[in-house]
Amino acid sequence: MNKSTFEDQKSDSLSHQLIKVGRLINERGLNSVRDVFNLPELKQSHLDLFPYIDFEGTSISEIAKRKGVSKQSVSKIVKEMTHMKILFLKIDPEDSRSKLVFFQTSGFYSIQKGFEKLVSIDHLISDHLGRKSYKSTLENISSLIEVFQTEQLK
Amino acid sequence: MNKSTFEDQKSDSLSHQLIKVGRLINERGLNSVRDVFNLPELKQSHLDLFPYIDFEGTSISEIAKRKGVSKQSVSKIVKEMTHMKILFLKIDPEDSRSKLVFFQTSGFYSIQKGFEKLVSIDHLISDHLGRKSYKSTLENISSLIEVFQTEQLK
DNA sequence: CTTTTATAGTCAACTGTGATTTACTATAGA
DNA sequence: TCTATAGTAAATCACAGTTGACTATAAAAG
Repeated sequence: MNKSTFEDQKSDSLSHQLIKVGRLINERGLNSVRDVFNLPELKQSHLDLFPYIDFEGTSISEIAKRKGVSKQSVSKIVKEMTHMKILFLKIDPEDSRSKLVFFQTSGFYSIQKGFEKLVSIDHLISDHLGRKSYKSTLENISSLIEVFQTEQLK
Repeated sequence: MNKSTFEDQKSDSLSHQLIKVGRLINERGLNSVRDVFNLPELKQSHLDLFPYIDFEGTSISEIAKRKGVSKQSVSKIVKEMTHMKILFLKIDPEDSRSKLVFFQTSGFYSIQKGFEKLVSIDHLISDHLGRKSYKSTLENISSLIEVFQTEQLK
């Protein structure tokens, strides 16, 4: 197998290209947020927590359970993020053992501003592909996510 | 902002969905290769080296330069991969200081067999989306990769 | 009620790992 | 010969994770 065959095979593979584009977007997003908010300490591990935190507040144990790691590990990262003013904590009024984790929804570091940045990557994509292709690609990718999350065995 | 708005915003974001699908496919691919080749020691760091190794052979220094890490770090991971029979080394006939890294292109652990596995994920995707959507999505994603790799600033 | 058991969170010690830095050998090339 | 480069080895670092020990509160059992 020569080089061009190898390269052809790679760029013909949608799975390969999806892994690649996902990483590129992730990298861009991380750099963009670090840049805009002037938070050079922001790490991947911080961003990785986002999907597990609800807007109505989520306890540390619940985040740990969802993410599949120990609560000690989550506790540490949440602490760092509160210092960065990305999150804040509030004792659960229904259970004083539990601390609810919230996004900082106002102020300079607000998640809303983060969203505006993420949305700007979407704008870039939309400008490049056109509105119609953006929509159809989004539909296709979303249905793939469902497949991969549902299917258990190869 | 309530939960449903937040969730809507996330699944409307193609960038977000692309990050997600990329990770799911990557995870599936890693598990699949570990499983098929009976290589439970295979780590992400091993797979991460693949894109930097040419079929004509690539020196350790060159891999390090391409990946943006030290040659010591690459040296260690390459060593592990030669023990797993995924790669093999050969002194560069044109420079006896340099060792060229090659994929093991024959035998049980050959890269070709790995490709067959990756291709099977593509088949799954293609079966799900249909041939036409597969092709248009591949084109869109490939053009996005070009944009992200070309553009320097946000 | 009071005791027992379970759960939420934190702290500290440790682990695995991908990386760096420093130091070294060996070969290439000016 | 002098300098640059390829590779390796060992020490160390950063960091995300674990386990174990602890406090505090909740909730169930008696």
